[in-house]
Amino acid sequence: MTYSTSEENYIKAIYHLQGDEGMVTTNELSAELKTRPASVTDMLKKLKTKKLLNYEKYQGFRLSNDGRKVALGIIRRHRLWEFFLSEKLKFSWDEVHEVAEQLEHVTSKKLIDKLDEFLGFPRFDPHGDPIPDQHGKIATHERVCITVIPLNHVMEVCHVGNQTAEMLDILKHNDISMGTRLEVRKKFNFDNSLEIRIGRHQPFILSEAVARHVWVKKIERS
Amino acid sequence: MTYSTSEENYIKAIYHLQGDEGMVTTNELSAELKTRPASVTDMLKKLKTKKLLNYEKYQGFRLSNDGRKVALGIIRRHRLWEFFLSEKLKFSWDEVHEVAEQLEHVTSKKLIDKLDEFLGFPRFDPHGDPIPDQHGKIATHERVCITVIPLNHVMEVCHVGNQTAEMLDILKHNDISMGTRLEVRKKFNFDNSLEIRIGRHQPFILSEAVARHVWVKKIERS
DNA sequence: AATATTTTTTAGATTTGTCTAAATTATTTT
DNA sequence: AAAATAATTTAGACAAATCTAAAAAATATT
Repeated sequence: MTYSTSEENYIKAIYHLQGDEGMVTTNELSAELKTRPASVTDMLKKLKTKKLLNYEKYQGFRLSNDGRKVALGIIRRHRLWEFFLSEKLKFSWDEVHEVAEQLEHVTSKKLIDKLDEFLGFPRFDPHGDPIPDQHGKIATHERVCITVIPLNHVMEVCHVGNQTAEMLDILKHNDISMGTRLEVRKKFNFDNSLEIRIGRHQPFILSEAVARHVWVKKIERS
Repeated sequence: MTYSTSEENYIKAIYHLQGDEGMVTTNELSAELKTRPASVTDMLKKLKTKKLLNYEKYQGFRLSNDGRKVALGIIRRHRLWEFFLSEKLKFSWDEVHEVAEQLEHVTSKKLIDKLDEFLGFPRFDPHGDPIPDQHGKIATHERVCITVIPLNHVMEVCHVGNQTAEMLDILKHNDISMGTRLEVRKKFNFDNSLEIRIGRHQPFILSEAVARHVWVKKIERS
């Protein structure tokens, strides 16, 4: 099965709008996609005949199991490209989305799986959102260790995995505490140490032994 | 100016069919694109109104100056992606074309220029075809030094830049002569030496000092 | 509960890129 | 040079994805 760019955009938008439960409405979707409600209705019929959607006239809709699988595939492509653009091509955080919107529609399973491998199987994109794996599984915990996050993306400290006095001493010395917003500026492969920056302050180095215990999460959009 | 995927495919096909001079015919193009001649005529009219084409009914056609510029942009994208797929994602030589056909239609100048930089401004794609630069300039000589060709692509020796007895001795010892088909299997960054293979023979090492003088060209499609 | 408002759907039109079948122009053969 | 053949174009149709305007259903208001 392969879907048109339009179909994919609808599927993805529905996935994002529907939470864990509850229905999506025609108007919501038309606002999200910047099309007219009538166009949405047309596409809903089409996606329903393809069994990607549970939909009854006037009653709202949600993706079916199959639809959700398709959505996760699209999201996987999108977020892997975002990671690539950010990490390899040095795009800034806010530039990646637009280009990834186009790249995500290139459908070659082999391309995506090889890209995944090339990138080192990242589990989170530059926005901190999880990247589904080949089977559509997504990391459930939002928490990530700072040793694996992409460079130059500010994230928020939410967990410290070692609460000894020695550890807290180092963290205090570097002004790191719960809720601190920091970014990794560089990774030194030699000893796996990291250069960290907090706000506009002077960057400093954290050894791997310390870094392993510092976990962050993405900053919620306000 | 931005063009649809269809328009781009027509422009690219016309570029490839038209040589240095002479006209392209409707049937040729319809065969190339696997569409019906009537569809070609429709598109020719459209491209003519966009001034990308010099075209008179029943008389054949060629790209205009503007059309040629557009074509070079598309070819630049295609060949850079081919290089990326081959060199970074380790696609085999014959797999790259199909995927690049899709990727080439992603239109973001910034993406392509950053990709170019990431790849180290390569001047030839894995098939030995030249990659146009940002300004549409293409390397005119088909000859490339084996120090810069992509890995694992068989090419044909067409020039040796040092004809001293010492040089010829080494080449003879390794069975390299004009017309030999060889591939670079690995590049050692430490001393820039290359591992070379000829046919199914045992691979061997060539120092940079020697490799610098060995030039190859792509193998003409028969 | 009846009316007004909002949401959603239907009906019909439009654009892009394709097609088939028929008409036209060019080329080749006798 | 006329007839036959081949190439090209025109005319009209179709599918996908969108739109506007009007109708139908659901929801909110009095």
